[in-house]
Amino acid sequence: MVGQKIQRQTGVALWRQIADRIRTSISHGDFDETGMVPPETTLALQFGVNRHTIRSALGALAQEGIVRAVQGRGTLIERKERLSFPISKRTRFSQGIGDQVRETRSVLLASSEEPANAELSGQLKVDVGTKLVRLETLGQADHRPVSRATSWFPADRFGDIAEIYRTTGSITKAFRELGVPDYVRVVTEITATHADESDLSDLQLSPGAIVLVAQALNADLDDVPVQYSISRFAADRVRFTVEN
Amino acid sequence: MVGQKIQRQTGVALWRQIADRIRTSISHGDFDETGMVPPETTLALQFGVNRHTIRSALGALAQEGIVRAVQGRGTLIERKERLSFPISKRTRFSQGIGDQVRETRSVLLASSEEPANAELSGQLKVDVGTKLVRLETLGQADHRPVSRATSWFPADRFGDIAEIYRTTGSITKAFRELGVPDYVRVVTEITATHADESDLSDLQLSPGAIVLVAQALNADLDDVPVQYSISRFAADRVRFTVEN
DNA sequence: TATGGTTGTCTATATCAATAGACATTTAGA
DNA sequence: TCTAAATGTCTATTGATATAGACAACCATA
Repeated sequence: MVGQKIQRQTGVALWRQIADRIRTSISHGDFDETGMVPPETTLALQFGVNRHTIRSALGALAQEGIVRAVQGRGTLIERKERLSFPISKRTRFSQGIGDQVRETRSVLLASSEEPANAELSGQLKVDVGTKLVRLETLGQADHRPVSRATSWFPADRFGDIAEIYRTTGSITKAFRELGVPDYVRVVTEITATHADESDLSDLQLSPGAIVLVAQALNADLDDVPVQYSISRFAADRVRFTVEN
Repeated sequence: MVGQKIQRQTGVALWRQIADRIRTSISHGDFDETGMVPPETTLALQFGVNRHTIRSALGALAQEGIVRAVQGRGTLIERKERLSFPISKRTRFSQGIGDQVRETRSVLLASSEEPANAELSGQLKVDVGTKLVRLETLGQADHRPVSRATSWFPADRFGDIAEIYRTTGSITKAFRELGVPDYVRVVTEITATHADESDLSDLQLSPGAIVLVAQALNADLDDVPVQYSISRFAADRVRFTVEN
């Protein structure tokens, strides 16, 4: 936490920069010994800002449920979480983080049919206009939203995937029922951007937050593409891990 | 670009959010037909803000050299770039993006010796206090900074790596001279955060920008760790690609 | 129970961010 | 050469951001 100064006149308010930094420190375990954030006056000195600015930052973190201020005692850390999300040939949502949380869940938000546009046809190796099934899903870990994904599947093979997914909550199981016993991750593209409006509501993020965006292509064991998906993760809740 | 609304009272100024969005649209090729950004009045209408706010956003992008406003004509797009950065067993800076740009270069910013702390000793599998060489490097593509990395190497094997790297500009060549003919990427951890002060200067970023952070461990062919590094990439200039 | 350390609240002031409107300047094209 | 469309510049006003200082309320503990 020490060493990095904060930026003024950047379009990003000081209290937000400081809130982000403290959140990172918490998830990094910097305050584990005491279980609480340093006093406001100390933080104000460290960051070189007024105590009121620190209070704005801590207020935002309290709003997120990460800290809780107790008058006379200090500001207690309520929650610190950053899930490690492995990316490999066998990347699946639940398996990867299963040992890090008590319960993982996947929820179907919406589904529809639509024709493949240029990008989707290129990814899934189908003709432009081919019917695709689109699923909007939400990944949860211990009842907290972690990822929000849009997936496309060729409709000829997976026309019923929405219904099966709705009942099982698992892409893997849905694939199995539809004649795909196993599948592998072909490629994952990772970028980062600021959270948009739907990120804020779906992932319960605070405005200005960062999302990691993963575009992934899955194929069956014959190397035929079966799923193309764009997933958005709360950057302060997950880290991607690539093992070779 | 359509559809996503911007957020008010978030600690992130509207002009900055809009600048980020326009930058993304540009790198996505949304305005390739005209080669210029839509008129300020149009953008103001689309984003639902005052024209002056749009001007602040475009001013920031002009400062970055991404657009150039010409009175009477419009705002021209000067530059759009987003490199694809593959992550695999054989991840190297220059090879991966070599076919996307004319010239890649790696520059040594600083080097020092320091003892291993708890984290470094765990990663490199050496005792706490073991002497390490630390390199601060800057990766460039076509003379534009792309990544900024801090790397640690065990000093007993790689005590002279700074000098060799300074002359060759290549970690791979430095390893080879020091008796490591080949090395592989063991694991990469990817997170995202806001740019800090040194990111701004080293990567020539505008304040509030997002950086992708990759923590990587390389090992020699005997699986002995040889390099641990933390690299920071301008999120709007690169995307990571994981191929399985 | 007295004290030091902590969070909570209040007032005041200066600067940044955003809106609103008007008008000048430049360019391209009819 | 006139006109429409675009950027450039200016003034004025409002709300958010940040600083400064003072004091109240609360907690743990000596």
